[in-house]
Amino acid sequence: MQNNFSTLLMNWNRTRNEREMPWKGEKNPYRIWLSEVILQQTRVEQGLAYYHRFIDAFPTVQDLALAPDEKVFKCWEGLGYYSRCRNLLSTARYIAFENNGNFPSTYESLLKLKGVGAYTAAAIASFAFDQPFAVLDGNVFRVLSRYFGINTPIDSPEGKKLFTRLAQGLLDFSSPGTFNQAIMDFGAIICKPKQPLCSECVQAPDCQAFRHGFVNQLPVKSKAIQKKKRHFHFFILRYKDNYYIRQRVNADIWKDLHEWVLWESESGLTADPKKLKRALDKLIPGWKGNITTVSAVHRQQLTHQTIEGLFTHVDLEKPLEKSHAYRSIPKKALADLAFPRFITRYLEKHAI
DNA sequence: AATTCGGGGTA
DNA sequence: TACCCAGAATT
Repeated sequence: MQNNFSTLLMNWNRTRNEREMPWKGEKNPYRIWLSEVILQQTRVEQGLAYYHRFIDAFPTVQDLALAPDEKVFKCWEGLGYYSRCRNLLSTARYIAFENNGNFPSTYESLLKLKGVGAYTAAAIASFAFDQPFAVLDGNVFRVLSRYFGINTPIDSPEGKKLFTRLAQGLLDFSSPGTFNQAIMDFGAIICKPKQPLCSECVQAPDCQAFRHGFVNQLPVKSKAIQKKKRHFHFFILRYKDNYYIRQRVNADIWKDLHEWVLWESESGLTADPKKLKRALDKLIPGWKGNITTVSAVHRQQLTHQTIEGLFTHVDLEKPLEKSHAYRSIPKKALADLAFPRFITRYLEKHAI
């Protein structure tokens, strides 16, 4: 640690960093892994409740490995990026049943785990096992791009290599875990994306972006995200106290979660009962019943998609015949299944 | 190398 | 709205 940046960073961390989180200082690799997966692309405040929920329900990796899929997905419900949950389960079972319950303890072996990439492997390796691997997350990209005045796009392979090398070069090898924690805290508290606290920043004198007045132009991203609009018509089919649902299985949003009978239209939304009936005829030939309610239009803004949808309530006169993907389940069993936020938000405010 | 995977907070 | 968040996997 013969460089000025790291010396100042570690000193700032020791004297001025009061950020506290339940996994800070944690040495149990299972807990660290769990927290890191939950926090992938997720703000600390958002992930916090989920972390406690998981630790409560699954205190050890064995508990998680033995849990039924649905119970784990229910725990993850609402957090987003559901492949993380699938990979979490897969990795827990690998560790418990195929690796004698031993958590992998080297960067290389951690990197092989499903759902563990360069960031998470470095985080676990440094926090749990004191190994010298620098983390590279959104905070680190931002701090280093500003400090060194680098405009290489961070969402390019070149940028990733460059910043990985930089971070690794700055790492305090005598306490890599503390250094990694410190640089992320520093990015979250001081070197924020918007309105960074440059006036109280200990790195400001040597920060290229601050000295030359382009803090707000960094870091650079090359790709602009583009959003597509989707139109979902959900049919809430009820027969007595039973509802028809299915699990989403395609490579698409909300994979592994459940949903009502869905008609996705290319053209837009319609609340016209005749059109809704015709659409339902195509999805579920032979259904007999009545539309009782058509909801208002609901919207959800995702990173890459804008979802618009409405909910059509249908009372069936008889159970559906087989030959479709949906299954019938009692109302009270719905509570144990994981649904997308788009649906749970509707259920919170509307009786079915 | 480019896309896609959620959901929510913030300016 | 647009951007961002303790990224990773797939195409």
